[in-house]
Amino acid sequence: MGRAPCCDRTKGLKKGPWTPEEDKLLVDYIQANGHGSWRLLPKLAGLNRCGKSCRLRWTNYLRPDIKRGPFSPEEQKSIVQLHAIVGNKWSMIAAQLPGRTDNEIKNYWNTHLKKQLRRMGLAEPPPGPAAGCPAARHMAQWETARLEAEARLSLLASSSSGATGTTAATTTISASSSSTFAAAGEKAASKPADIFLRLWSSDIGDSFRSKAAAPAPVRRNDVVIIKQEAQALPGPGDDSSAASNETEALEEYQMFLDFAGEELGLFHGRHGGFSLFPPHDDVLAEASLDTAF
DNA sequence: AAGGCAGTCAACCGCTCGCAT
DNA sequence: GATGCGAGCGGTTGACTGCCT
Repeated sequence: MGRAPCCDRTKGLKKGPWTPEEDKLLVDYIQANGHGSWRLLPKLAGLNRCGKSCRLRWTNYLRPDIKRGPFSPEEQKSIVQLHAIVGNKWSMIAAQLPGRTDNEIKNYWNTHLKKQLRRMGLAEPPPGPAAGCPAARHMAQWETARLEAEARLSLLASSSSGATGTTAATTTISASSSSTFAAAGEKAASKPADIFLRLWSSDIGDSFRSKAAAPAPVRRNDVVIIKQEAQALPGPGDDSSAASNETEALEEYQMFLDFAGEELGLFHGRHGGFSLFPPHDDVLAEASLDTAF
């Protein structure tokens, strides 16, 4: 569908950094009248900016409830966990972190957390030789590693709620010990509040793990597009069995996502409004991110 | 002191979604 | 169903800053 640009560039609207005077105009207007229509706001507030720019400035910087300063270990952990579940849905993640904006979280992820995960060996591996469908396979491995890491963090939190010594718990879990981990998951699954362990220890999670070696889809917003794109990916020799495996993996992956959405109550509404964390969230906070990183 | 470089983050751009007509 | 519009989202850019040589 065709769409006119939101800002009429012929009017010479100002771009670039905001001045304190502009900030004041915007804050004063919104505090007095609310933002109403962002398109009309600049004119009403006496600003030579486009509405989009005003909205961004307000939501990312001027809003009174914005929390400034460095991310706490709890916030870092929440971001990592949420990202493992929803991917680059920054607004969804931001909704779970009061006072933080999607832009801030996105920047923080790209500049800090990505590096930390890379150091942990959980970053997306570099593109390998063109054997099979490397992109999809790497993504599958990456997803598996991520899910395991997230579930491990949850296990850590669970064990810390029953006993102290969280760092010891971390070090006793082998990074590659899926069976040990699965067993621990089963045990912890009796605590329905732990979403990651429930996911991991479910039939769907088990099935997903078993498919990890097979190609998996690239995570995107639209499932239909995922399937179409992945099926169009050239496999090794592009034979029909490879295509069949891909389709199967796609369906498996979709089941996993559906399970998260339907059975565990995630992804409600357009951008969430879900809560990943149980009431004993303070327990999670005790498990410093440093123990995992 | 000055230039190069990398890291950080505010802001912009282009796209999609949801709703109204 | 097609179209238009406003709002919001995620990716990217570019200015700024600090460190290093």
